[in-house]
Amino acid sequence: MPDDYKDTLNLPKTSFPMKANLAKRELDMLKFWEDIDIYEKLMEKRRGAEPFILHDGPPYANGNIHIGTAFNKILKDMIPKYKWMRGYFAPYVPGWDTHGLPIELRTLKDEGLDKDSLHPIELRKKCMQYAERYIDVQRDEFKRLGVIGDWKNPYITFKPEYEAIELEAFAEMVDHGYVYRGQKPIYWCTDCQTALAAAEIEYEDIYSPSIYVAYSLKASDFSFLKGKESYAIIWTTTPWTLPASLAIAVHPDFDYVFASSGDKIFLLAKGLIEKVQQQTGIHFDSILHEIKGKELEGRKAVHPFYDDREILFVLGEYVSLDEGSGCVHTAPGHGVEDFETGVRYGLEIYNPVDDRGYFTPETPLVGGLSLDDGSKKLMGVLRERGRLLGEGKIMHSYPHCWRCKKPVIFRATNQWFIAVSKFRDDSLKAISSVQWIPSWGQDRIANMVRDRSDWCISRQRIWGVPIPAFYCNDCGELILTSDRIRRVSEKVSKGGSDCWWRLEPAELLDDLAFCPKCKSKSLRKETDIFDVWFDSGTSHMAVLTTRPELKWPATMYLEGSDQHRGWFQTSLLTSVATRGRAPFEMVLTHGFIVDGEGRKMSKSLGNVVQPQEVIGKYGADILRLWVASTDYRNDIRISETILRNLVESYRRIRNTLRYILGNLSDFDPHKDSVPFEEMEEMDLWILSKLQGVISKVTKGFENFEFHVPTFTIHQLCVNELSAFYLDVNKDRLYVEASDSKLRRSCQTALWNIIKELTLMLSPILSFTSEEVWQYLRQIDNSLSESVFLEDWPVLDSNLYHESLEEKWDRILWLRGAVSRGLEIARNQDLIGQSLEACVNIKLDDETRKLKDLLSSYWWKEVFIVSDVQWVEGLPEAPVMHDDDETGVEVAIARAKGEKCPRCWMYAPEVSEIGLCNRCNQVLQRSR
RNA sequence: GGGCCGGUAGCUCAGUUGGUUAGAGCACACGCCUGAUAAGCGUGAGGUCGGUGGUUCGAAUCCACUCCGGCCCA
Repeated sequence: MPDDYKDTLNLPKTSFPMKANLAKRELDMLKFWEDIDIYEKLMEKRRGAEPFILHDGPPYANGNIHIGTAFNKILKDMIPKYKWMRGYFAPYVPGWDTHGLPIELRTLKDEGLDKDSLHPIELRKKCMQYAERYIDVQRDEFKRLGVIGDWKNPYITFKPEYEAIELEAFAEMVDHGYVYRGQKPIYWCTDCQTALAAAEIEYEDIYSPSIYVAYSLKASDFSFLKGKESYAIIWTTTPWTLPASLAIAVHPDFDYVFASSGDKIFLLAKGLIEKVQQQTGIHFDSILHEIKGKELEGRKAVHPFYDDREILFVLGEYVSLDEGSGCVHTAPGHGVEDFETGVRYGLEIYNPVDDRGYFTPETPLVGGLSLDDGSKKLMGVLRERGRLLGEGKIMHSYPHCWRCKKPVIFRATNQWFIAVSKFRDDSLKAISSVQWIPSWGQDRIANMVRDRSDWCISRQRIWGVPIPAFYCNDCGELILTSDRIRRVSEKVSKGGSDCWWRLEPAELLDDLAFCPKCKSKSLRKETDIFDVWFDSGTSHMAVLTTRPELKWPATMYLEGSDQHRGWFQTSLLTSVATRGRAPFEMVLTHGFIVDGEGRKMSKSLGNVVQPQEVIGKYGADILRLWVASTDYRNDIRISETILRNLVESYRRIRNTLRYILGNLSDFDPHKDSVPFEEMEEMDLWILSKLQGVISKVTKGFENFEFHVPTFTIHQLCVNELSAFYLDVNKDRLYVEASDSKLRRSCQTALWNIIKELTLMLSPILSFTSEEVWQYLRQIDNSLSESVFLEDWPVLDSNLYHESLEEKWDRILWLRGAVSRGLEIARNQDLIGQSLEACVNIKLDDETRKLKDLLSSYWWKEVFIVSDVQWVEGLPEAPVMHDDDETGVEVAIARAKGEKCPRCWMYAPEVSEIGLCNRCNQVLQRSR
């Protein structure tokens, strides 16, 4: 029975499973890392080494993690893992952002309460519990991704020590004179009754009224209008702002006309005559006078329903001819541009709207009414007075509250600000000294910082860090001094910021509890809290400067590109304001996760991919492979197709490793290794190839281009290993005597390959690498306990042979021609497996140079055939192949002789039991 | 509307200072093997490089415009 010889072969043997079953097996690996306390071991191993500090941007502790969070965390995780192995001290302290509106609102909703019916301390307690719950949820989810970090001791923004440093940072800004309280129109959500940051605004298309209103002109200002009814036409989509209307803005360079319509005269931009006629139905019969916008400056009109209010003509570059009449009604208390214009012309920053979205009682005509009811009423009045010239609806993009999704209003209120304008230049300078990856990040954030206004840091809520200011009850003085802030900070550092709500000013300030102006001891506390962006924006101080293992500034920040306006910027601003430089040396940004078609994920599109589902179905290593397979500078796509492709790539890598493991089952690297100088040339060739891979992969990691390592290793597995080296060497590995030098040479190469590939894969395929590593440790027990505790492979220049690679390139070039010939033979049913073939190669100019590159034994091995003949003229053979690609001519015939039942090669001579000479010898020796 | 970015085979990526018929791998098709077997090998088919117009002897690569998509802002 020929099958008997199977037992005499060295077939691969391993218990390493082909089927990954990652969803389950990964849990064992997690337990292993937990048991050996891998993070602590890494810290010990690299203590004192050069630090590489990746400072974690805190995710918001609300809800489960989504695919974007997972992507970000995995991307981050690959960096310290790589850096540890490279010999750096690379601690990773994860953090959470916990204060703020979303959690406060969610808590109130869950309790079915509103903020005024619950004691602040009670509400804050519930908010903290809520945040703690989600910190636990997210921590488990992050750990499940295979992320290694200080999970036992993360930083959390509600921790007393964090809040205290945040207040210290604030005190420093006060010392610099960067903090002020001012009136400013800000986004205001009447539903949530709070100021909103720009980051808390979402734009949505809605229908708004579109009305044209006539403001009567003062004839005294326009002599030629004497005795005629004359009006400026303004256009607005927010009728409720009319009670606060104080001015009309016109563009200085536009042409304006006084156009008559019957016995009335109207002022409007020349370029909008047609549009206004269409939309109001007014027909202008003639143009009486033309005037440049700038000539209107300083003239006056009269408010359409407050007859005693004069309306000033002002100039504004922002006036456009896209919509309306070219005359823009201006309410400085209700818009950014209006506000700026108002300040420039010394107008009152007038705001008659209260927190709830009602006109204040003293507002004439609409006092006490809601904005909606007020609008209706004043529209009625305008109509009665004949001042409503046109009325319609317009669909446009309008700001909405990110939380309650309702339209917001612009409203001037008292707020706290950081005067970014005072250190804008320093900030821009700081930006230019940071390395931005990709480099366009620098332009992006610089543009934003250049154009941004002062930072509104106050919020009218409960769940957050209090703004530690006081007011004097006697003289009304606003008290904000750094010594008092520091006094509060001390109290906060002990029991957290609850003390602000628990203690009286006298208890908070001790001997400083007096008004610096009038010495009164009757003070009251500010009720505003900090914007959450101020919390996270000071993390570089609260975390990097307080933890002994970390350092300030951070080596790197790594977040999505939206953080150019968010965390990157708030961190930069607080850092420049207090320390005059950026808190990071390097900033890496990635794009956003989109679906297979490049569209953003949304519930309504139904294209949301959940990381938990991917992990459950494929495993975290597949998710990690996804992260490492994309060029994250662009948008990152994910879809079922993409995941399935990744699973295939993963399988290929896993199987390659498994196969190598199987062939090392009898290999002891300490005893069986063949010295490099004695190794077979083919084995030196693959080791040379490996050096190239080490070089490329390392460069990829150095440049944070993680798709390079994945791609490079996959290519090696497929092209060099699976399709060639491993396939070709089956003969050597299986057939030769187990301790023969031919075989040991190959095993020596394989041992090096698998070790280094596993190491290089570990920052990416962490679970699988650790799994393989534990098998490698069974082969060599001197290896480190965990793959992450090993050093990164270094390129061995003694093993890199350019000339050898060039030589083998030529061998492989010829192999291609032979393969195509064999394929024809196969299709003609001449052969099945290639060992059934004898290959004749015609000697021509090219092939003549190749013939002596290898011995006839190695040519047979390389082609995996039983016979290779180099001939001047090709013999008649069943398959004559003139290869297009190479120009090489080959003839394929069936191999002569008998098939050796052991090695399956055809040999002209076989022993009496049918074995070829080689197998005969191998077997005899082993007896 | 403004700032920044991207668009190369079904998918993920390469394409050096513009220079021969635009490359890989995966997926796909066909075949082989059954001593990597829910594996492995071979061969093959797939792209007017988002579109249009320009600069140039020559453009995926440079310029302009345009379409689509993303982030941030209004």
